[in-house]
Amino acid sequence: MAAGNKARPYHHGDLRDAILTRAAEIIGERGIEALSLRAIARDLGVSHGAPNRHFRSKAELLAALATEAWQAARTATLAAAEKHSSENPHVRLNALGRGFLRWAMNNPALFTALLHPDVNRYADDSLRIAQLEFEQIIHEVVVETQADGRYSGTDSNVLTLYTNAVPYGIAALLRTPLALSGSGKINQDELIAELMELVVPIRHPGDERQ
Amino acid sequence: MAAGNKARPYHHGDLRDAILTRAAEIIGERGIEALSLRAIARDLGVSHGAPNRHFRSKAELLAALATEAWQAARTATLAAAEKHSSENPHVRLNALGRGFLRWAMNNPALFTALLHPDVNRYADDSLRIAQLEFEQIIHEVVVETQADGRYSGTDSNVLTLYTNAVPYGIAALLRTPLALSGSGKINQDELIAELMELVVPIRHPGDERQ
DNA sequence: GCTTCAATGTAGACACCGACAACACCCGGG
DNA sequence: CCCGGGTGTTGTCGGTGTCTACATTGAAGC
Repeated sequence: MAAGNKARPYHHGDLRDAILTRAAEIIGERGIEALSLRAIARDLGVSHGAPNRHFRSKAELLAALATEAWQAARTATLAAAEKHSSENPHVRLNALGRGFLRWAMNNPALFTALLHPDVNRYADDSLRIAQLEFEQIIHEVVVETQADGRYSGTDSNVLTLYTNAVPYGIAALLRTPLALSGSGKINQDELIAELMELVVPIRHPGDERQ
Repeated sequence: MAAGNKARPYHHGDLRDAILTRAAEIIGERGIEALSLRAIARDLGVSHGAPNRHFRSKAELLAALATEAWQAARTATLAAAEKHSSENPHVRLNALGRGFLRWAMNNPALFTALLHPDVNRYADDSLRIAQLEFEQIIHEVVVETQADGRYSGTDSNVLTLYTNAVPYGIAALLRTPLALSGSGKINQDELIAELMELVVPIRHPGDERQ
């Protein structure tokens, strides 16, 4: 190829990341079923075989995407609780939940990857680690909350599962067009706050359950 | 074809249902990505074009499967609350949640169809109706619970979303191998009961939140 | 009972896809 | 300098979804 042609250098330079990014875009635009390695390669201006150098199979791409999603979710969730780092564990637990839910609603494509029913079939070590690391940040604060006197009668693992399940389930349910059809006008942040208030009440401390 | 040969009559007789059944089996065995109309046709001993008479596209098959899943979930959930029909709405709401969660855990293939991230993209009227009818049974009991004095400060739609999200999210999370790794030994029914106790407490009425 | 017709199943074709193998290019460590 | 491994390309294979034209059937209406 002529030396001066910068249009398509032989090596892309950052193909793996570009594939992941484009994959997320396609999922957001046309759904996970519309995802195809060949279409991604076309969109990126590389040959149809190029993605195989970075992902041995489509399943591996989905797993990598889910890994990235869990990591992004963890970062966003942690960041949301940061500004409450000096407050009660309840407040922090509540903030974690709101942070995750906000992330899931604002990043539907990555959340989709996370939700894919087959993703656990394909799971490799890095995905499992990413999932585990996410669970851990919730679990830690749950334990602190219990040490502070709340929910003392419940197994901390059960409580972690519950605390995780609420934002996760809500974000998944909100993908259906008719969920919450009656209150569609509520502001997103307010809705999230109301929901998390049901899980970890912080507005009216007198309502706490022991 | 010879008159006595019952092996393969020209008309299957119940192909639509057979396809749905086989599809659910394949999802359970090898995942939703492994689902293919042609493979189903092969398994059922019909030609590769036969399924097109009943489902215009693969998406339509997935939507039909999800519709069936929501209907089955609704039936199972209602049945679980039936034996408490004369008790407090709290008790019934709790039973509904436990019923759904038990169904989801015992019918992973159908629950997978329900969870598929693209299913809402393909949704037709019957799917939307099935979803709506499911939501309604929860919403009704939520309203009764509020009339009984609990959660009176929260919008009933928000509360319905929350009540739905917990079993839904838990069932989805439990698909990952490591969720709740610490308490794997707990009996399934007891785990379900503990979790729903966190959502709608019925064991220790004194703990109720107002 | 015969005809006719819509529903259902079949067979072939086409474009697309995932995966693999053989080859081409390029950069950096020796 | 060179050369080896990483990256991208091209060609190929079987499998898949969907469309179309054709075959078979059962049943409704005369």
